[in-house]
Amino acid sequence: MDLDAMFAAVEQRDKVSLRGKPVVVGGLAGRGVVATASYEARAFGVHSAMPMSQARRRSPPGTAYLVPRFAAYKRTSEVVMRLLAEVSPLVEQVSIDEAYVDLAVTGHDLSTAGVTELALRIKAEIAAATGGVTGSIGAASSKLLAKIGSDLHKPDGLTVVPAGQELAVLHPLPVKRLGGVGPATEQRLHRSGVRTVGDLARVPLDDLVDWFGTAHGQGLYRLARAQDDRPVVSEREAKSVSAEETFDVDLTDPVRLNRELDLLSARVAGRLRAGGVTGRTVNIKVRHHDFTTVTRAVTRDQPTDDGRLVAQLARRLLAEVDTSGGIRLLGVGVSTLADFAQDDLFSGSFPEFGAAFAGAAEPLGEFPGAGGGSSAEAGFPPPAERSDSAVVDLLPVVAAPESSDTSEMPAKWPAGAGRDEAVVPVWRTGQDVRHEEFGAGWVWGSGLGLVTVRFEGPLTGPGPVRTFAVTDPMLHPADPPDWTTDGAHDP
DNA sequence: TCTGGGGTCCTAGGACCC
DNA sequence: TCTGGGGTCCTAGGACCC
Repeated sequence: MDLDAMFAAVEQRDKVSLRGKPVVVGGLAGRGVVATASYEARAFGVHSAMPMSQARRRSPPGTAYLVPRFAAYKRTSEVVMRLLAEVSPLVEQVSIDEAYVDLAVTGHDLSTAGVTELALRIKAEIAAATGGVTGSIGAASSKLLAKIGSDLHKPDGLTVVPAGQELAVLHPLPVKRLGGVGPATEQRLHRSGVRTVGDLARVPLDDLVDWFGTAHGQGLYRLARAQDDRPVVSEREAKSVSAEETFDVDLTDPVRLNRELDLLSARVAGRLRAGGVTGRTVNIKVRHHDFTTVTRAVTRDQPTDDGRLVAQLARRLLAEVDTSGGIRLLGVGVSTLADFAQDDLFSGSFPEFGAAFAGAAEPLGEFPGAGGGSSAEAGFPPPAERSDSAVVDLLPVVAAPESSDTSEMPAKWPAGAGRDEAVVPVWRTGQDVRHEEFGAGWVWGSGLGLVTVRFEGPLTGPGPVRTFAVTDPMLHPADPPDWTTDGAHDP
């Protein structure tokens, strides 16, 4: 089941004056693209993924250009998915507007006539329940044919492929109707004179594997023969979480880029926590002015959902990329997800730190702007009076208090005198640190475990760390430093 | 002002391990 | 012509989907 031009259909449902008119939903800013065009707009050649500027040139006067209202689409989607769930316990939602329904696990009459009757009933129920948003249905013996069937008579279509008729339906179609055949595959096939699925079915397996590699080659070989036993799977766990943004104008200012990274990191971390997952790999994506795109990744030993740590790693990754020519898109992602939210492993006894982190390794990287911190106050300045822009830069958004990061940063004390940084163990993330000898400092790494602290003044040399007070002024703005930890730590 | 945003899967090469 | 054969993990890039 696939809802027809869903975003546009919901808009037309909700606003009577849009009915019968071309409606284009998508990004309206300079670099926006079309998400969905109503069928009236499609008549003018407007389609999904087209640059909005081009859509505007093609569309007639009176066309409505709308920004997506995802909440409304989600509500409509939920109504439809609930209907489908009544048809079968096995429903695979592919996207907000599309789902596979496994009828084989139900008691429904699976004859062609029975399935046709059922599908017509479902279509009527969808239209009634959504206030006129229609869905197209394909019914067949496999996902491949069901999907193709749902496309065949859009909009408001129904295609039932009787058992045994699969190849008859499939072979006349152009190859790009097969799922997994995009522009690149289509071009390569055309180069060898393969235009229809029937043509494809005559290509030897060896050739397909040569052209497309093992997985894709074998996949095409099977699909061309309607061999598809992919099961309908109801719940799939996410493998990654990411956020990205295309800027209206290319960005070059490193401070601005870092700030965007922080915001994206916070967004991703928030969604990790909302989903109850943590991840070990932080990815960034950088699209240059010329649309070339690079990615960089680091994988840590311990998973995190702490936006500040994600941001810190993302900043380090970005520092490896030449951004001087202008950046049009920045993205941050977290992958290698662990489905358990790892909690405060270190809330036990402090001396464990000594054993766990005794070995020295690489220090934390620099980040631009960290050197600017200066507060002449000797005491522990109330957060409201703090004006350390470097810290604000790094931590623009407060990560959730239930941070579950257990960063395994190396314990490292500066070897020589005169440095103002130390990597120290703390129990809880926080932004302010006070050392009884060295005075106030700032945590500018983040995460539980070991963080980097930049002190107001130079440290006098290696020595035992005895007392740290760590507080999080963003969480408890009015509180004084509220807890202390004692422990010998002498890396 | 040509090319969004959120994902999945695959490949290839290198490091590393036994 | 000194240097095998598995396997896993990681990174980077690309194709594809909605």
